[in-house]
Amino acid sequence: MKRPTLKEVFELEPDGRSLVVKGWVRTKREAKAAVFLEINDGSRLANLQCVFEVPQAGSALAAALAKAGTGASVAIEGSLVASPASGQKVEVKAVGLEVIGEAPSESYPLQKKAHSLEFLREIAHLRPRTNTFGAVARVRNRMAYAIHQFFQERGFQYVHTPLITASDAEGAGAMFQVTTLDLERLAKSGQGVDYGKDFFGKPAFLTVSGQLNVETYCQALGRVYTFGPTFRAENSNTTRHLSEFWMIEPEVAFNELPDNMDLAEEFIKYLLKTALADCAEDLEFFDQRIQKGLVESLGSVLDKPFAHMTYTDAIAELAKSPEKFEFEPRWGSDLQSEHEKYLTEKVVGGPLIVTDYPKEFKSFYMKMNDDGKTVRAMDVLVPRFGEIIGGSEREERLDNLLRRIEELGLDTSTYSWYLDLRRFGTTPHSGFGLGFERLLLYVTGMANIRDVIPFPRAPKLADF
RNA sequence: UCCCCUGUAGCUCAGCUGGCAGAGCAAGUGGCUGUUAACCACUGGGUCCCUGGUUCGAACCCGGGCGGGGGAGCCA
Repeated sequence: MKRPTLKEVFELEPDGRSLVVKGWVRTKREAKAAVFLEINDGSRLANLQCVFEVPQAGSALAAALAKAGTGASVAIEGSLVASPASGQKVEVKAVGLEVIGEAPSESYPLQKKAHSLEFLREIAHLRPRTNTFGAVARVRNRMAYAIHQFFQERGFQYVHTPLITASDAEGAGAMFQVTTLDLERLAKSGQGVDYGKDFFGKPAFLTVSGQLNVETYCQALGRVYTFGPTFRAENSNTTRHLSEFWMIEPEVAFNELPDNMDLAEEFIKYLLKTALADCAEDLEFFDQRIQKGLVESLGSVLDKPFAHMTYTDAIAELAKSPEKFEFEPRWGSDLQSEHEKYLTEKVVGGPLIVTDYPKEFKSFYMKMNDDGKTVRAMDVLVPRFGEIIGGSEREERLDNLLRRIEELGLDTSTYSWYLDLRRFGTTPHSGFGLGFERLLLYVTGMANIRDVIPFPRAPKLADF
């Protein structure tokens, strides 16, 4: 493509070359000697300043400049020169302006001023035009790419697990049902539901995790990962939950829990390092406007190894702390958010991996320890945020897995194919899940998960 | 699902004990200036979320509803 993005323009020599740039007007300032138009095309955070000599009244240029208000899309013709004023290295000495699409100031919702994130959430179709959401989108893109890079560089195969599943017992949480049955007619008829007539011939749902499916490819390809959308119908209304979110789930054959912990640590560090190196401008913006100290906080994670602690030790650590917790830490109760934050922020002052939780509040597929009470689970906790990764070594012994399924009153027949993985050539194997949007919250310092996904879905929220 | 806070101009908010609807920013106009979160002056701009009630009188008090935010649980 001939026309450079603004990001590319900023890297050119200001040698007076002529060019055409296109983008959206962010701000216009009119002075006696010149009119300054700053445009942005989303390729990076910085705006490009285009300087027009004050045109003759009544000229075509004067008319175009009058229409080029905040939000208008424009094409600008001129030459790239070094800027005589401080604030930018280069600028466009503009001679031509075409207003492609106006954005009338009386009706265009975005103004030349700061807007609250709450307000911008209500105009999700326009918010990517702001500095904050542009930066979030660029970081999101870079992290998605980095995830593939990390795994591909290490010999992992990308596996596409299904979004629709006929098993309603994947372990975690409420599911969205998928049906082609006419619900209104069914309701009026007063009849029961005959799932034999439904599309799949039985109840079907949107997946809550690709893990069980990806384990099958793990037991063939060795190192695999998924990266796709996941759905949870939980009625949870917090800054950390979405009904539709993206999840990364690596799974590695022959890996035991310590290998899994190492992989998670290496993964997180790789992503943070990439963000700091390749999204420096955007992260600096977040540091200044969203979360003071962000860049330093992310950088500090790279320096030292993640701390490790068993659940039992974590409880002991909490019990001896002078901190007053709302929920008293007690062996047998799950760690609360306040506990997790205390451990990672106050006790270790950095990322912390807690392992070996009581089986009662972990999934059926996690490997039982010899004590018969705890399982080979791990949660990665980070400062400012809490749990960012949950994973485990899986139970690879058929007898143990069957026993757990029965203990929990689950239906063995539903898991026949999953159990086959233990019947034929079973291996120790481990994996974890990383919520992509949670990673983005951590990396950007944004506070609400609804602001790091383009179109958030949550209870009573499916606009746009 | 539970707890708390909140709904007033385009945006962010103030509005006392119930007594004529306010500010800053944005916008428009003029001025000034190689400006850059530009600056100065003036101007326009309101279903005080909806609904029912109390009252001579409600943005304000009470009931109901709807929306937004934060926290908890659940979890990634």
